[in-house]
Amino acid sequence: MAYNIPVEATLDVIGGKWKVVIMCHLIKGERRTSELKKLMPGITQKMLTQQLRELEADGVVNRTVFDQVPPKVVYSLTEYGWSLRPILDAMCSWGEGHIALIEKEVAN
Amino acid sequence: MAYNIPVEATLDVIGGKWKVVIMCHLIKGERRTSELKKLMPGITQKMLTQQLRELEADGVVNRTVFDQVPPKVVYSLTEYGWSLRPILDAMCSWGEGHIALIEKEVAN
DNA sequence: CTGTATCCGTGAAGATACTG
DNA sequence: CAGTATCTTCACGGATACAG
Repeated sequence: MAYNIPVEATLDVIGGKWKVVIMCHLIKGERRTSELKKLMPGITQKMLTQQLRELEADGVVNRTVFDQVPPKVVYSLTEYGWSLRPILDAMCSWGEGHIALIEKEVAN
Repeated sequence: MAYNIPVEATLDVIGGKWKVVIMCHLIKGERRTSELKKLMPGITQKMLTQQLRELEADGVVNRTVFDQVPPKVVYSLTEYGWSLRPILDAMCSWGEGHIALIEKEVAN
């Protein structure tokens, strides 16, 4: 694939609808599938799995399966995934500021 | 709207399919509609206008109309839009590194 | 040159049920 | 608990034509 501008490559990796949200949660530490679901009430099982698979394929997320019953699967950022941290941090903090701004406007 | 995590607010603003690309181009300076189209061969007139309108509505992009014939419209980042720069810069440079990595893999 | 309006196909994403 | 498999829906986004 030829990109017209490098940033498109970034969007290929974290441009999915839920990918940034998932990554932001994983920054705080590894999470089980069920934990991620609770953290993202809006996502369906299908989408969660799908987005995680794609992140895995791009080498930014790790999937660890514990061979036990009931099953336990844990997701975490790979070392390469950690290189996205500056982006994720920036997006998180900008979002906080933006929300504060919106609520201020609503108050008026 | 209630966000489950602040970063969702950020995605509301720059989560559109072309928004980050547009913003990255505007970082380098104001651009006319036709210039943006050339910079983004894959985008349609409709999508370009739509995404620009939404960015405008969110206060991150400015639209300046010159009253002349033929029409001339110039887009630029607003002051608030500039606050997104850390995110955009990080995404751009990460993309560059990611592309380099991919091409290296292909070479093997 | 810039923008709007319309039509329409595709595919993303939801709901549901089922497996191990 | 975690994941897969269908089926369906609907909105995103493309193509096209037209207007100022």
